[in-house]
This record gives sequence, structure tokens and C-alpha cells, in this order.
Amino acid sequence: MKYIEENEKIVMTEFESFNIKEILECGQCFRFEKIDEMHYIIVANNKVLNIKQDSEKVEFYPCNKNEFENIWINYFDLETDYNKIKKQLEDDPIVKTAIEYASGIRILNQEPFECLISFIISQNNRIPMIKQVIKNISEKYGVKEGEYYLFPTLNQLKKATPEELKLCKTGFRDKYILDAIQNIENNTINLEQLYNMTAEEAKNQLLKIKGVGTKVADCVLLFSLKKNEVFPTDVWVKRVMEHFYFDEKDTNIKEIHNFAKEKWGDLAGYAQQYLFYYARSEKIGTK
DNA sequence: GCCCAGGGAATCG
DNA sequence: CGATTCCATGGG
Repeated sequence: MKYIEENEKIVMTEFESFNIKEILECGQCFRFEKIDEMHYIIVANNKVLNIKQDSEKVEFYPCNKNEFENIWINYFDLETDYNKIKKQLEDDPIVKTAIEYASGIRILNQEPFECLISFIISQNNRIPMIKQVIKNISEKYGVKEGEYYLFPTLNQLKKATPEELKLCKTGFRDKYILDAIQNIENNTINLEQLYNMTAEEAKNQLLKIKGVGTKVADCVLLFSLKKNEVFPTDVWVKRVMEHFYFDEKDTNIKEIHNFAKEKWGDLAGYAQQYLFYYARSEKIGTK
């Protein structure tokens, strides 16, 4: 990877496995807006950032070298060797197909609190609606930054009442959000400490929250806590797994988890993202 | 009107 | 344990 700084921009001139559309639209994050083809604005890490990509470079702005190195290299997982990961996963012909379909996917390192609340909202919901609810919450409780609102901090969001949250269209999930906040506030769960735990230990912590089950916990582990061995299994992943690996017979989540762990080990999370994007884009397994 | 969505809790047996 | 039902909300 190579990049240069020029008037409030970082221009990345050498890179591999980076496609901003695929990275943002593979379902791992929700706070982005499409400005144009291969031009997006994201809100993360208390900043509003443009990412604009063409055939030879990726521009990040407004951004200086310091911010890029301290924040965005980690956020975009730019020090991970995806060519190596893909080479290992390509032994499997189905994952190989999914990788070729979207070879520029990367797993972001998001902020745990926002990620947790976002995936609580995601349950039994649709992606456009999830984005809208998170935007509503940000506008109500977060700080304005330019034309956008930052996702609220714990201290900002803990003032929320069930009635207010329902106005943000959280539906039945209002009490789940409040339970998550309470668990963090009274230090039953310390999100920062989850980094240092094994995936299993961290998962058991997250499962204490009402409204957090296997799938939501796995998403938080994979998308914000660097636990790459987990395999979040939603309806799409279940469908694609049944379609390709289980001969469409009725399976359960545990079977799929065991299968993924055995087949992909510590790279299961990456395999999951390639498969999810492929399945959802091509509507694999529906009908 | 009916069905379902990046699920999980509550309640049964 | 596993299976069923309900949960708000909105789009197809």
C-alpha cells in the first residue's frame, strides 16, 4: 500500500483488494451515503469522510496524514493481507466464485458501541430501514458535523426514553437498546475489554444483553472486535449455505457454525462476508 | 390484505 | 434441549 498527502487529501496510489462500493455495501456498516458511482461519504470515528475511487487511485478527504494513519488505516483494515486470505479460501470452489464476484471486500474495524446498537436494530429488519433508524437516532442524540450527525456516544444516548426511541422507528427494539446501554453503564459489560478476550468469552458477555442473540453478537465480534473466526448466520447466509453445501435440506445454525469452523477456521468471518454479498446480490436460494 | 426483513424473547413441551 | 409465536414497521 502506498499513499501521499496533498491539500487535505490522502491519495492511495497502490493497493490491493479495495473496492469502496463492495466494502460499504456488503452489509457490515450502515452509516454511508452514495454520492456517485464509486464515491461515498461515511460517518465514523467522529468524522465525515469522502472516499472516491477510480481505476488507479482512492482518495480520502478531508483527511491528513496523521488522521489517515491513526484512524483510517485501522478502520479500513489496510494492513491486513487480503490476497493471502483469498488464496487460502479459494480452495473452496464456491467461495472462490464469491470472491471473484466481489474481490474488493474488506472487513471494517468499526466502533463497538455503534456496531452493537446498529445490529440490535438490524434484527428482523431490512437494510434500508436499519440505515434510516440509525440516522434518526444520530439526528436526535448525536452531534452535528457538517451536514451529517455523528452516532451518539453512550453518555448522549443514555438519556433516551422508550417513547423517544420509538419515534426514531426502533419498533419493539427500544427496550433492547436501553438494556444494552444499562449493561455498559453499570459496567456489567466493558466493550473495550472485549478486545482482549477470546471470541467465546466476548460473546458470552454480549449475550447478557436482552436483544442480543447469536447472530447480533457474531456481527459485533466480527465487525468491531476483530474476531475473524465467527460466522454470522442470517437468513441470507443460511440460504446460501443450504443451497451450496447442505443440498437445500433444512439445517440449523449450529450445524452451519460447526461446518464453517471446520472448513474455514480462523478465516470463517471473511468467507461469510464474501458469501453474504454474493448471495444477497444474486438472490441465491430464494424461491 | 399478505408476506417478509442481516433475530431474539417468551413460552411451551 | 427444540419448536412456535409474537414483536413494530414499512415496502413489495
